[in-house]
Amino acid sequence: MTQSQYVRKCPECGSINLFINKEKGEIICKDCGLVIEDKMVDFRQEWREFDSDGAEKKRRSGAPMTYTQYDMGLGTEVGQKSDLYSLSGKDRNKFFRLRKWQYRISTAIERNLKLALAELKRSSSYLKLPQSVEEEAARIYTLAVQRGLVRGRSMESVVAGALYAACRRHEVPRTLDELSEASGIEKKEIGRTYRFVTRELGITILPSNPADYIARFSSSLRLSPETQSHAVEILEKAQESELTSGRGPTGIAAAALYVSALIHGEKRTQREVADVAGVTEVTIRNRYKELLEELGLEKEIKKVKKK
DNA sequence: AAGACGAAAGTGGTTGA
DNA sequence: TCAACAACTTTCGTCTT
Repeated sequence: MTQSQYVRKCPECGSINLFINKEKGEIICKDCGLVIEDKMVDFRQEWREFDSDGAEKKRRSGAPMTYTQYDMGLGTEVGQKSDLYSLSGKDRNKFFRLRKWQYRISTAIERNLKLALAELKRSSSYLKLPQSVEEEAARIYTLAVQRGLVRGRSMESVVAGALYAACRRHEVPRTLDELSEASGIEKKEIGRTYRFVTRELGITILPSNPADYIARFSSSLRLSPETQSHAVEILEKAQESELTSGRGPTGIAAAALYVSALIHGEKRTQREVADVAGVTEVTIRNRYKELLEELGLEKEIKKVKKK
C-alpha cells in the first residue's frame, strides 16, 4: 500500500505544509493560506476485520445514532400486535388508542423532520460546513419542532435559523448573507427566526469573534499567511482598546484584513474586501480609520508606501 | 479612469420610559 | 407602545493616484 494517496497537497501551491484545525474542520495551507477543505469527516472504520468471527466482535454498534436522521436512526412504536393476547377489555381499547395517537403525532412530526433535514443537508453541504455543525443544527431544529416553534413560520427559514445558530456555537460563523444565499430565504427572515428560536429554546450564543472570519476571508482574497496572522494580531490589539464592542464583527475583520494587506504590500481595494466580507466600503473605511487612530499604524503603512 | 474619502439621509433593530 | 439611538447602508460629490 502506498502512503502517497493519504498525503494531502495544497492544490494551489503544491505545498504539503498544511495546518489542520480539527475544531473547525478546516485544512489551511500554511504557505498560501488557501482553505483547502472545510469538511473533514473520516468515514473509514478504524479497525480491521479478518474474518466474520472477528467482525462480530469488533463491530460494536448498529447504525450511528444521529439527529440528522429524522428518528435518530431508531424507531419506536407503541407495543406490538403480539402483545394483544395478554390484554383484554379496557386495556385492549387503551392499547389501540395509544397506538393511534402515537401514529398521528409521530407521523406529523416525522414528515416535517424528513423534509427539513433534507433541506438542512442541502444547505450545509452548499456552505461546506463540517458534520458537527450539521448535527448541532439538526438537534436545534428537532427541539424547535417538538416545541411547535415552526408553526406560522416557513420550515426553510427555521432550518436556516438553526444552521446559523449552530455555526455560531461552533465558532465557524457564516454571515447572514451566506446563509441567505444557501437557503434562498431573506436575510431579515433568517435573523428573525434565529432570534426567536434561540430565545425560546434558551440557547445562549456568544457574540461571534471577528478572528473567526479572518481565515475564510483571507483565503478568498488569496492573501499570504503573514498577512493573515498579522490581521489577527491587529484584531487582538483592537479588542484591548475596546474598538470592537458593539460593532459588527465582519466589518472589523474586514478592516483588519485590509490594513494588514496594505502593510504587507498585498493591496486589495476596499471594494474587494468589502465584497467577501459582506459589508460596504464605508464600513471598512470607518473601522479602518478607527484602527489607525487607536493603534498608530500610520508609520508602518508609510514605510511600505515609500518602497 | 479607478479607487479612496467623507457627508448626508435612510433602514432595521434595540432600549428604556 | 413609542421615541431616541447606535450601527450600518446607500448615494453622491470631491479628491488622489
